[in-house]
Amino acid sequence: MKNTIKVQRAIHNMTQEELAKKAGVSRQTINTIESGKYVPSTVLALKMAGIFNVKVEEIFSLEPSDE
Amino acid sequence: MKNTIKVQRAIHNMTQEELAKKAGVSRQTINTIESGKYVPSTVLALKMAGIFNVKVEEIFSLEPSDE
DNA sequence: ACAAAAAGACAAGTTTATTTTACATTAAGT
DNA sequence: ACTTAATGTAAAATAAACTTGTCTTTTTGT
Repeated sequence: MKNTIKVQRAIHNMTQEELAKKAGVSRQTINTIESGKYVPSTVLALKMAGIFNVKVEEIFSLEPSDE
Repeated sequence: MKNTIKVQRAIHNMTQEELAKKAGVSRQTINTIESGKYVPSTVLALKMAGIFNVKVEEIFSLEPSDE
């Protein structure tokens, strides 16, 4: 899974910690998701999309290896 | 988390087993997600959205208890 | 260059998602 | 009423998400 969290954070001028607080998770969770180490739950994906005011698809997208 | 999987299946005239096969998971996984027992990963949510040709937000939505 | 803030990384532990197997219930067609 | 397909449910086992804590590295501002 690819993601555009870093870009979205830049657009909204937000640190990992700020995003983590808004999303209700730890900073490390944001960090590891952002670096592609694991895939978030749908709840967290929806929360992030809400925070950035975009659709989930604009943040997360499937890759060939996900199928 | 609420979901509209049952409705989407009805629209596309698809059984849980067919959806499961298309999404690459077990029927029970579809069943338990559909009945709200747990939340799928973002990969699975994106796959379902792709199968039904809608955005993730049209299938899954946050509830007060998710925040 | 220095200090502070932000980000990256890693390990151990807890919680939650997912699979498998198996059985019970419901719905639909004949 | 009978049969079959579809769905609901549940326990046990495994995999993956998430937390907490800590330490290192990079970035940014002065």
